[in-house]
Amino acid sequence: MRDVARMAGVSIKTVSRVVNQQGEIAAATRQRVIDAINELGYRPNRLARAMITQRTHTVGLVIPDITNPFFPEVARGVQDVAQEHGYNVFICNTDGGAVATQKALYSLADQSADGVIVFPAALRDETLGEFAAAFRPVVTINHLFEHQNVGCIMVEIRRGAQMAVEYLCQAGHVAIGMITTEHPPKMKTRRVLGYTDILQAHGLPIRDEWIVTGPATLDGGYTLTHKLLDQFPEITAIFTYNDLMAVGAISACKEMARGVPQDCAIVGFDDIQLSTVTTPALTTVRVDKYAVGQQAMHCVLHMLEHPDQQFVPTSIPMQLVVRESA
Amino acid sequence: MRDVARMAGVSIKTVSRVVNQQGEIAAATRQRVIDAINELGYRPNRLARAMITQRTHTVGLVIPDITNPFFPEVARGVQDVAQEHGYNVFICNTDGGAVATQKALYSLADQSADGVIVFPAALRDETLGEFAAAFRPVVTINHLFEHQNVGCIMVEIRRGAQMAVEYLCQAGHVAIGMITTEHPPKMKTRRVLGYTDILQAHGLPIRDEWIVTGPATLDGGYTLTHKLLDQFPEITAIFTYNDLMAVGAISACKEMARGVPQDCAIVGFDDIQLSTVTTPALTTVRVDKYAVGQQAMHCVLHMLEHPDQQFVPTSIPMQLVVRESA
DNA sequence: CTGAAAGCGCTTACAG
DNA sequence: CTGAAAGCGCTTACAG
Repeated sequence: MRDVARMAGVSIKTVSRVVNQQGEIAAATRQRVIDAINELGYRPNRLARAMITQRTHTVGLVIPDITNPFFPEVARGVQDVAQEHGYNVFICNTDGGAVATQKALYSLADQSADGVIVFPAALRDETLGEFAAAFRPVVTINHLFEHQNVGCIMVEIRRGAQMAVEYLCQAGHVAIGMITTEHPPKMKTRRVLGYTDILQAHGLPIRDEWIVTGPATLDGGYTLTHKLLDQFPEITAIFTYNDLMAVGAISACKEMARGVPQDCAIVGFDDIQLSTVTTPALTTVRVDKYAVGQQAMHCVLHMLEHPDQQFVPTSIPMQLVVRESA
Repeated sequence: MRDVARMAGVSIKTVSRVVNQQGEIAAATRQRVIDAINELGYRPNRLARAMITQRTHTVGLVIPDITNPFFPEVARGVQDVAQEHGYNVFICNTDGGAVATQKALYSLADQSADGVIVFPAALRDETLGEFAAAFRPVVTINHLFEHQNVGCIMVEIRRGAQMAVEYLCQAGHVAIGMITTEHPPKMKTRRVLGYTDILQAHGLPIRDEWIVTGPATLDGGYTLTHKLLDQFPEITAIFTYNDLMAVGAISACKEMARGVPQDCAIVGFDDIQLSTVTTPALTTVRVDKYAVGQQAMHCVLHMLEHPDQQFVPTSIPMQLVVRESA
């Protein structure tokens, strides 16, 4: 910058002014500066600028695992709107661990990220609150958290689960099992809530033994389906936590010579690409993952512009996608 | 930091020394400083530090599309080793465009990233060279580029293609088609080279009409397979550019009532998760994507530590995974 | 329309 | 073992 100023025969301040396009500048002066900039290949140092403006044009995205097909799409959503606004985005994987999440959050704050988007997963509310007290904005996805410094993007999970199970009921199923992830004892997740909502609405009994839990993976779905159907062969339909588990369930059914959907209907959750290529193709509840990412980034931007304003939680609607497995 | 110094009754310099664990410090003094740090919740500002040390502990990863199942795994590879070494990583999507790639590169340099990992895709060598002249280190994946400032991680694509086609030949196929992406006329990609290598080795004719090109997607594979088999029904095996295309090819064959693998064998490339859940499951060439990412990040780290050293290209070996489609 | 000075929050020689 | 000064590359009031 000094070199540019010298070459153009002006002060550093003037260079700064043309770079930032602020204030009035004599056309001739500006041209001289621009020429010097081009000749020297000068590019402003964003770090130095950031130190003054307190804006790094950087946001962090904290997710369990980019390798899980759910997350790349939301990542793309945030990246696309970030890029539109001149932001770069850090991505951190936590594998769902509470301490890894916490570390990632503070590491992002140390890097002076302007904002942070996080799937809080196992993170305790207390920890999240501590962080939010020192950092703003943070936006959580799928986790309601009331705080001046946090915005929330909510996927209507309970509604989605209701749609899935309702569809199964409409098709005449009365013995519907559920395969889901482990969760704290006694706590019902939104998916389980949606499931019981509908059973109740139809006057169907809720049998806790029909709800089995394990890792939300292909293998998890496979193993749990075996377990569930071995024990309760009367079950004719299964609603799963996500598509990965649903695809595992399809494999298990094939192996057990249970036709899908005739002998056992299966409905997944998320609508990832995988679900279109299985045989039968998966009936599932679509989450607009890309929109989730976009909204989250918009939320960050909004909170950055309005430091004093409370952000009202945004809801992302769900949609049932009927294919072949149910 | 000033507050910490004041509270501990020492100079700023002393605080800096305990934070960076450098130099000898009286135990009592150190303790006082540490207490002050904890009490105040002081965290060093990495930006300010970066401005001096010229190290942001930040790297950029420039890929076509995080939504393509190939890339999350390599991203995870670089992120994991990055994190181990205290680095955060920016991810930029380019959709394979040359100008988007160039923009991403310079944006990363503007952010003062310490290094950059890039799939150069459509980027012209000249552009890459210009960038590398002003920035170091850059490491390219799958693109050999001789330059003091660039390291290369090479996947043995030609070798992988040879393995795939050799397997098909061994199985007795003599009419083997190929579905691949568009590429500059007259230029043979490494996959096509591997394909022709083996045909030649077996004394089989090379028929350019049997090599069809289009987008490397599910749909692309589907459409091209229709086209290829409609025109040349004598073809009994197809080697595809990637697994996405291979899965599309399977769909097309099903629709055309061609049994896979009996009537038409199919071999893919990459070994993404998708390929395990199709019916039939895909035979493919495995690329260790995670290792690619790890190596790339190691390369960055190495080049950062040895500014004067030329990095020798690293090769990632391939492996044929035989499942059901061939 | 343009310039000189102070300062963002640190680290790096250099003294003592 | 510890301190005072300069400076990383910019921007922000404040003058003129």
